[in-house]
Amino acid sequence: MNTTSRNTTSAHGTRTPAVKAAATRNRILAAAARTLSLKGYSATRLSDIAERAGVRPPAVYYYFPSREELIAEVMAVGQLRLREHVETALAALPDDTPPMDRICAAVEAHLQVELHLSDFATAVSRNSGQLPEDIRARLRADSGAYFDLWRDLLARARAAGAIRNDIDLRAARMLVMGALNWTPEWWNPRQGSLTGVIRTAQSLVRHGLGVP
Amino acid sequence: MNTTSRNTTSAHGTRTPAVKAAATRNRILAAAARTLSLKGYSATRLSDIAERAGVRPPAVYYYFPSREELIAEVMAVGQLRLREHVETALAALPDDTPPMDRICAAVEAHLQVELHLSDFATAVSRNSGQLPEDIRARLRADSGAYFDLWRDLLARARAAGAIRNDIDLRAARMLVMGALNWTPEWWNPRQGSLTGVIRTAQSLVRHGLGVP
DNA sequence: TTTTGAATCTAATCTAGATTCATAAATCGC
DNA sequence: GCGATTTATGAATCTAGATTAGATTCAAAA
Repeated sequence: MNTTSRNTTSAHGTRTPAVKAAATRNRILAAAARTLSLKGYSATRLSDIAERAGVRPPAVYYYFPSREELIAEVMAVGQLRLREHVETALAALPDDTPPMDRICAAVEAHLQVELHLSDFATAVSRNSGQLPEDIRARLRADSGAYFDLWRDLLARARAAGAIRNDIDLRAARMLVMGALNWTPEWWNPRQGSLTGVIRTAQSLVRHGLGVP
Repeated sequence: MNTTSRNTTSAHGTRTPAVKAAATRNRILAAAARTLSLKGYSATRLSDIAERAGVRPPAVYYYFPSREELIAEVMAVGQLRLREHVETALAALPDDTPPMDRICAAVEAHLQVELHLSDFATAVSRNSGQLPEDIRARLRADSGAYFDLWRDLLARARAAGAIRNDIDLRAARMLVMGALNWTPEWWNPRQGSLTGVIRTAQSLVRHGLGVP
């Protein structure tokens, strides 16, 4: 359940260094995120995760009830981070920002988390289609919220007359998210800068959806 | 190796109906393609495939040396069909078709195979990122050819001045292919027609890349 | 010092699936 | 119809990996 609560304080309220020890849990979680983002769900062994975290496989069970649970948590964190990062970026914009600019800001934020900031987010977009129904169901609420965010972004733009009429909003939204979600499959910092990709993506979306 | 060659001819060159029997092989292959396209690599059990093909798991081994080999063949077929379908569509266009129209034709053809015509193609785009390095290596030649096709399409359009200068060709190509490849994750015949998706995708690409 | 509980390990267990194999059923050439 | 060959099966076997059990380390508290 709660991410960081073992006995953080003794009976008298003095701090117990057990706080520090729980860093291991985070190492394991991060190792899982990275492994998932690199190898994908099917190829991710518990032993790979353990090794990357510098620990033996059974130690994982001290912190997580099962491999499945661990992976589910990675996904939940990733989905949340992605949404929060994009929401934060949008919230930082002036109130009178034109709707199409807001969309472009979301494109940028999405690509930044995905490609640069968070293995968790990458793990989500690379694996969400491969997860057992079980885990997928638990993600549904969170991923739904993210979809809603984009739906809203497009709906406002359309309402403001900033999106052409030949564009079907649902299809457009999914096509754009597809383009973004696919990036981890091909993008590599060594060939082409992140900002280059972001610029092209923004231009593609702006002109692809917008009125001439 | 060769897809359909058991004893198709007897010693004297007379046709042996064993040809017909090898339909089982195709059923198994098709069952594998469909299962892969629906459940993804990690969740695809040999027993699922066998069941869908109406056969017991060991029977698969009569036609394929291993599960891995079977899956590799599905992928190879899928990659090939995808490319051939798109190539055929392009070849059918008049020689003087403007480059951007050619790109739109490719978009349409790609989506048609992917979403409507072939489980094999769907299997490829849904799973290519999850495959063991082993199989992936064998696909490389074929998928490379498909990428080349698109690279060429975009290069010609740029040469003809039909693509804006702020567009990075490699990034654009991958973003577009991402949008297309992601469609099997969300598209469903029951919500929205295929032609609707195709139209939106074409418009997105045409205006997204093209000069105003 | 002794005690305790958290954190981790090694070694063993358990299980889902893939694969093998010896044989049954179907089919074929005659 | 009848052996030979092709096709498919049920009943093992084998193995990778997840999971459990129990022992061990170690830091801090008593």
